[in-house]
Amino acid sequence: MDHPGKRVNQADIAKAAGVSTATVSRALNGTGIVTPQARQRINAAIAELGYMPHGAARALASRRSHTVGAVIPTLASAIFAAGIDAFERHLNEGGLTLLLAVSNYDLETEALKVRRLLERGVDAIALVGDSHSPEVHEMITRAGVPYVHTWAWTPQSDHPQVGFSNFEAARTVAHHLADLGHRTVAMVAGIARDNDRATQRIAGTKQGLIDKGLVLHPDQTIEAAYTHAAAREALRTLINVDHDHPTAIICGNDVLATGAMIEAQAHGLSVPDDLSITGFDDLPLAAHLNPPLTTIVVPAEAMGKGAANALIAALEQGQPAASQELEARLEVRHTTARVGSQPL
Amino acid sequence: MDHPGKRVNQADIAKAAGVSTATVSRALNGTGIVTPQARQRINAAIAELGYMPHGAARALASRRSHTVGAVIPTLASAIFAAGIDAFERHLNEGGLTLLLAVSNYDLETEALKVRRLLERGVDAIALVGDSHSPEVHEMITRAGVPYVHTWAWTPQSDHPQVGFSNFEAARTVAHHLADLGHRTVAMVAGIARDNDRATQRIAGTKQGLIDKGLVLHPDQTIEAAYTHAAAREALRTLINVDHDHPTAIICGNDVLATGAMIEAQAHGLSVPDDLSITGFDDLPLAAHLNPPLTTIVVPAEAMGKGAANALIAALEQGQPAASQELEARLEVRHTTARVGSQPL
DNA sequence: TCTGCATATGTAAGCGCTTACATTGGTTAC
DNA sequence: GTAACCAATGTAAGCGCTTACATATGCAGA
Repeated sequence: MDHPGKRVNQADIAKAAGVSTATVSRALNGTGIVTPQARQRINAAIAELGYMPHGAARALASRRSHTVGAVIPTLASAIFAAGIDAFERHLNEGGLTLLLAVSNYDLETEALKVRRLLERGVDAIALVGDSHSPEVHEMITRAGVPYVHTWAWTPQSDHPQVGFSNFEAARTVAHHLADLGHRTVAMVAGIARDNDRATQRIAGTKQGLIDKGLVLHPDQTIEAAYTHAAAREALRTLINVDHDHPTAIICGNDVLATGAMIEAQAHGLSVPDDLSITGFDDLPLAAHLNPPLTTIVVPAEAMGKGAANALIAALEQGQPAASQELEARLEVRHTTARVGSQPL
Repeated sequence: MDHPGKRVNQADIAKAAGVSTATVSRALNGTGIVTPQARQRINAAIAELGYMPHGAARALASRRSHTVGAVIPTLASAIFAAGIDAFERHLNEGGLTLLLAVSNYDLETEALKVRRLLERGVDAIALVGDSHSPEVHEMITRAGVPYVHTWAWTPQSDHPQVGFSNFEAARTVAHHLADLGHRTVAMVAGIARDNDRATQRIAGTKQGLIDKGLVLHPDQTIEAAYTHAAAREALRTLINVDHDHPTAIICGNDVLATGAMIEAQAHGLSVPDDLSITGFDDLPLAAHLNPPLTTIVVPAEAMGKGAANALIAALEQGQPAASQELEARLEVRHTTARVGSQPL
């Protein structure tokens, strides 16, 4: 069992079990028929010798690596992490292993990562968002692997997608605030550059306000990095202007909303009496903030699961992945209220 | 460029460039000498035909997959995510791709994931913590790949490790509280089963109190799942007892500490005047809580980087990974104070 | 008894690379 | 002019599997 030299391979098992490698392969893969006796001797040999199939050889011979790649902007976001967590779990159920790459919100890096994943031989690929370097789809197409976009739903997109409409969700938030009587609404958005989700959330907010006869002023729209500190600074900027104070702040995500709340409270502003604040994502903490945060509940789990299943099905049927639209819904908690009597 | 049939391979490039596949291989890998002219024709052919090396074939022939596996308990923890993020980044600098697997804090699942990673042919493996199924090291040893333990530092361990001592860090916290005059200290710990980090944090807390002539009562030690809700419930239990109220709560991580703070404040308890609370991890939010959380700053980034570099070096030198002890330090902020006059 | 077919297994040709070894041609040293 | 050598490249043998195809065996039907 501990013969130093070379690793044990299928041929060793075949010899030990008194069969050919073809039979071992068939027993291992459940392809073709193998008698119980042979199967049993093979399993015994495997256990005895501690055999472990060689994935690369298997991939080379079968043109299937049983590996799926995903490129996400960052792992530092709990919400992407949750989606990937679910994705990995469901991939596993289909016997697939996750190859993970991070793009840092950079499209060129993303393209590079996609290339690497493809070179590693992934059978399928999941991407975040709808906008990518043209090179990306070129490579994916050439490799002929199924893929899917997640975290976005673009009606006119001609790519397979499993996600929700950031635009519509943001629009819902704007409607909610307008319906509460807010007339001056500001936004602390995520960085929009190279990020269609952030972009869509801004666009949706704008449209939602327009729907109600309101407008999002450019100088009341601040893009902030994904940190509490950046959000706090943004809020400071917003309330330090000495005219036309917003009575509500729409934040591009929950981290920004949390930062905004902290800063507001540090300024003695009461949320929601003096200022309504909304988030986007529904992080675990959101419901526990004081007061609990009104936010968009994003189907991270469902997206991970949906993307995994779409890819698995695509692989089995040899077709492109099927699209699936998921719902993001507004969860009204207590950081939003009817516009108060006392202005800022 | 778009001939439908088969994918383009090295032979196609060789033919197009008028050289042999050996030369193409050498040009691609920088092994052996190739004239600039040949190299140039090869690159042209690659661009022209859109050639992409076949990772599995490369791995099979060279016995190197340029892939590294990591098994972590969960992705739902921002702190693991941060560590993995850094790990992936540094792996990339060494030309390696991350294969990620999640164990859900279950040692059997972990062993299964390790097996899969090994079958996929990873060149090295990173594990979280010091306690694993015996099968794990057996498989890793048989496969002959370097590995490293992270997130822990066990002096007597005979495994390569890149991490910090959870025991000592927790002990520091206990000392801090004892030095502030606290005499009854409770703990809201993480689930200790199959989790040596949580276990060590409990043990370290106990020892730290003993050092100061104090004791952590079993019925004042509650293990809670990694959620705000569980922490809140634990705190409720702790303060609903009607004798011997703790004046300080040591939490096993920042999520638990955040939950405890929220619950304490919901009960009208002032932190830190009525109750001191400490965390562990230093999540991004910790410094922004109100009041800012006293916690242990964990070297997540450094661990990711250290583990990646240890593995890369091990691979280059054909030796086991080198161990590296990192520092976790106590960051005293404002949730801890000298024990107040007014008891609970 | 012989044919035909289903079942179980073996044979061997790749899959697309890397790399030890062989080969070629051009220098350099004598 | 020839030997010795170095640089650049080619040849071909695998790497450990999968799988099309060939083969062998057993049994039902004629």
